Amino acid sequence: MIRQSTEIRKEQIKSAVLDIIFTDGLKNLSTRNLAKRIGMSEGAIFRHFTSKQEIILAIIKDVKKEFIGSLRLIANSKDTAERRLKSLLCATVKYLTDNKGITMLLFSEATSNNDAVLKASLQEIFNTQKKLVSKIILDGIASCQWDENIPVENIAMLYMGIPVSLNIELVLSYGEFHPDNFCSQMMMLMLKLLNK
Amino acid sequence: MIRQSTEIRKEQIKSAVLDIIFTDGLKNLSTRNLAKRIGMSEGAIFRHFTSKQEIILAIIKDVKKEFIGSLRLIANSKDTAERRLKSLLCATVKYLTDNKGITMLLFSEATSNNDAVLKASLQEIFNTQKKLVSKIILDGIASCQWDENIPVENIAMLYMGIPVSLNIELVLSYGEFHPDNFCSQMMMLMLKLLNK
DNA sequence: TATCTTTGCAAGCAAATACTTACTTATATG
DNA sequence: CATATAAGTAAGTATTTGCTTGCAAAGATA
Repeated sequence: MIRQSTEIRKEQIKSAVLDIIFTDGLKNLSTRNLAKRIGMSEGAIFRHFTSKQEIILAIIKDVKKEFIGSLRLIANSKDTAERRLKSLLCATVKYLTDNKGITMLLFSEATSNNDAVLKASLQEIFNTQKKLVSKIILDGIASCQWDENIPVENIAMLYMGIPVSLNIELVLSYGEFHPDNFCSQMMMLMLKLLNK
Repeated sequence: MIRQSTEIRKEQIKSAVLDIIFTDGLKNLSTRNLAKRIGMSEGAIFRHFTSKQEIILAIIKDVKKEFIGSLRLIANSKDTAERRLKSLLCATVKYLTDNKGITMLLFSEATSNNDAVLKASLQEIFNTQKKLVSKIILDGIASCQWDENIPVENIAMLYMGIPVSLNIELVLSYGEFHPDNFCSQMMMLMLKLLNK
């Protein structure tokens, strides 16, 4: 195989990991299989990552930076609470459908391994989303748009169920599920909960 | 080890599987580990189940019979729609918190393996719940208690997010999360969505 | 009691796993 | 050009995996 820089190879390896997880499941994610999919030798993988676990952690780091980072921008923007909440929801739905392998990796890894570092990372990803939603809801209440008596924490938790159950649907239905205006429809439900 | 009937041993084996998954994660669920936890030889396991996969499938069959069966009873009872929905929700929450290993098994197995039989089983468990919820909502609309314009399918999907995100919370928080009146609180949100 | 089925075990099997080693070759830099 | 470094490979390593084998003995049935 032709020579490439570590940067390029690292991206290729991470991308192949997600591809394998989505098409063949986590059980088939062996370093041998991974090498085969990229078209390189198994040993070459270990030139760029010291262990298989390190690849997984690198992917989770990416998720934190790209996905959670973009959600944070949306939540902290100057827009109205309603528009921010819809942006947040739609961005999440889009990310999950575009990167199906990632959420499968996150959930599987959380339960299959019992690694503390990994679990802490996942908890951070989960909790940050919940906090951003809570913040937007509180903003909406403060600007007198939404009902001040609503249980913010509970709605944030219910909100978290949206991306999660969407993902299960995606995993189980082999891509037959097409969430076209899924985001808008869920947003309507959220508004019914939030409005006075 | 003392001799026992297959019936008893089968139950012991299934129970040990769930125990290992919850305490050590799916990755440590090897037949060797399983035998050690029960205190029997590895070979003895294969007297009662022909393969490791068969054990998993037996557990899923139990879930279908016990859990889904009880939900079906609730959904089809003579009670009001509101009371049935609350019973359904609370029964689900209770089952998930009482049998933490089971849901971890279901999610992990759905994503780690790519077995068609398994996925079909999981899809059935997921879809049956959704259908029961839809049925109750339609009953509530028919008896003029709930808004006839609500999108039933979407609410059923949002409902499904409740047990799922509860479970993630349970997995990630090492049992620190205590869903005391979680069921009642979520039910209040559902009612706000359903009422006129 | 005699026999047959069922349940148990220790040892061993081939295959797969994550990772290493010893060595080659491409590329950048003095 | 010479040389150091980085990226590649084939062929190993030890360990773990799911499962089998050959044989012993407990329990049921005659």
